[in-house]
Amino acid sequence: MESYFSGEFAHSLDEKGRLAIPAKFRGRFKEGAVVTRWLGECLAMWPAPEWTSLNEDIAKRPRTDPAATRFRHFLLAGAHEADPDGQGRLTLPSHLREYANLQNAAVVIGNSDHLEVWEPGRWRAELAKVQADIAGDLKDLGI
Amino acid sequence: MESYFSGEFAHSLDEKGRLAIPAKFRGRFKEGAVVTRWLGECLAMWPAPEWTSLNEDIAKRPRTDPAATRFRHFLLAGAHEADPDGQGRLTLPSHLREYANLQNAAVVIGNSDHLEVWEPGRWRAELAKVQADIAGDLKDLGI
DNA sequence: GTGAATTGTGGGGAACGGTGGGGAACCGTT
DNA sequence: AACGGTTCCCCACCGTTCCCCACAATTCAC
Repeated sequence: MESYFSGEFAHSLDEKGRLAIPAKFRGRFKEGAVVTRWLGECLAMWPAPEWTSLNEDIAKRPRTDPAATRFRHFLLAGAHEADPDGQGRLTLPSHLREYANLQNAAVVIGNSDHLEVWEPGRWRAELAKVQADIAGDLKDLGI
Repeated sequence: MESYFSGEFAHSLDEKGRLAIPAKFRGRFKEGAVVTRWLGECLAMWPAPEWTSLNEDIAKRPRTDPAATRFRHFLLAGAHEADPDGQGRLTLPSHLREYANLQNAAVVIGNSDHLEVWEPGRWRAELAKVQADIAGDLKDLGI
């Protein structure tokens, strides 16, 4: 099994709001999946254990720390925890579908430790933006 | 059972002022729930035991400590303790409904150790504000 | 090239959760 | 003591969600 996520997968959202996890990654979501809002108006999806460790740092912060509050309102309040069904699908709640502007189709991409779910149009726009900057970025990254 | 609260739930307030606790969290309010004012003109809700421990810290402060006095006036004076009914609902007193501007609908969100209750319009506004700052926050938090 | 297994998609039925409402009990007032 | 109002508790309905089964298309193996 792979230790990181990569690749791009075009999936449909059926009328019940269900999204299929790419088959090659299903084994890593056996213990549950957590979907939430993410930067760029897309959704991010972690295997449950990794989501938990991501949260431990935040839970230690004071209740009223403004930055931690924003984090909790954006990520924690958006978080939806679910076990995939027998077909490796999970239902996206309506507030997340609205945030990411998802209708009937979605693009699932692998991004190191998590998957991202994009509305196809936004994904194309993101790719175009990235393409414009990539040459300079790679240089900065030393690649 | 989960050890922290997360997620977003759209619920209605009926004409009797009753609010349903999300089903997956009801087990944690068996011993009672405490609702009170909270930052951002929303309401916060703790399981009774955790509310008690929260108060013990404050009780240690000098009676005349100005910050502690403000805390007591804001949180303690607003606090309403109640047991959920058989359907997992509790009645919000009118002074809290007015503070949070709640009419017929509410958004309940999980925020680590407590739930928050928002008027839907205010919640959307809060989310929009948060979204503007979240990229910088995540960078600062090292995520 | 052919067959078998896997993957993506759709749909049906049952269980659960959210909501509304009715009735009994409790309170204060008359 | 009787009355009115409020609160609390329980029952019932309905919509949604979850879970399972089935089909179709693609991929993989032989």
